[in-house]
Amino acid sequence: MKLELKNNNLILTDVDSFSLRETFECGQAFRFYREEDGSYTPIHRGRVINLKETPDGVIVKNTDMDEFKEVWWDYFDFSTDYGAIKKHLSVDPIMEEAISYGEGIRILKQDYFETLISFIVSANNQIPRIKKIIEEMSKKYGRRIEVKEDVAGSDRDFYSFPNPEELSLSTADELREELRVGFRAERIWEVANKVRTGVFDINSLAGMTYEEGKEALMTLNGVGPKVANCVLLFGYSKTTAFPVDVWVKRIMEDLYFKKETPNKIIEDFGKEKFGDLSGYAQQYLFYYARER
DNA sequence: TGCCAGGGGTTCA
DNA sequence: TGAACCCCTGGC
Repeated sequence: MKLELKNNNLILTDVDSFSLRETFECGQAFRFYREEDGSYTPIHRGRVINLKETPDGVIVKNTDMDEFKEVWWDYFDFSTDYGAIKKHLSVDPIMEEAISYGEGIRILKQDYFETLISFIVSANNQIPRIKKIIEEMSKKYGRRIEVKEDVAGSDRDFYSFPNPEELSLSTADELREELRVGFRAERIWEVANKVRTGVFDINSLAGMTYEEGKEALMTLNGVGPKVANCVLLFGYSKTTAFPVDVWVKRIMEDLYFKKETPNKIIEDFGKEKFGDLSGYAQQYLFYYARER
């Protein structure tokens, strides 16, 4: 993976294991738009860029070399060798097949607080509605982001995801009535305020082991095993996490267990089998389950 | 048009 | 272990 400036365009070349579609559509992120020209527009840490795949590489708009290196390089996990990970996981023939469907998946490193709230919203919910709620939440409580460069001809406004202070200005009633989050309203408000006041130290999880982090997260109302695993994987890059959602459950039962199996058994089996690469394996399986 | 199931789970009994 | 949960969408 190389970053170059060509004809006044920022462009990623020697692209290795990176597909925009596979990376954004594998269920880990909610804050992106797929544009009509096939390009993608993610929002992260109060910034917006647009990425478009071309035969010459991936063209990146609305950023510069410094910002890309500082903010986006890490977000896309470009320092990790996915070729080695895929090779390792492919000793399992089932995984080899799953990986062939999503060779270009990368696990994003997203903001802790945003990831936490987003996956609380995701509980017993569907992706289009989750995306809509997160977008409305950002619009109402976040800040508007100035876009310098034309982003794929789009004229929409962009908003940063609210920080704990901003989201704490809400009330549970407001979240329920205006954002239509239903029974998740109290959970969201409560967690936002626990983070704001420091009752829950969200940064400290980065220095914890996977097990410690999971235990800490699950003390929060609205965070069960699935949500905790997602937050640890997509926020804190704890790749021993193996989130079991309905899709992973389905495909694991189909391919490995050959019968109905409790989520806990599936999660333990995945962690045992894939070890430090569990999170990657889970993403390949999730994408495979939805695409096959 | 109207009813019903089900959805990237979690909680409470 | 099992039902309820806000709300929305798609299928009949």
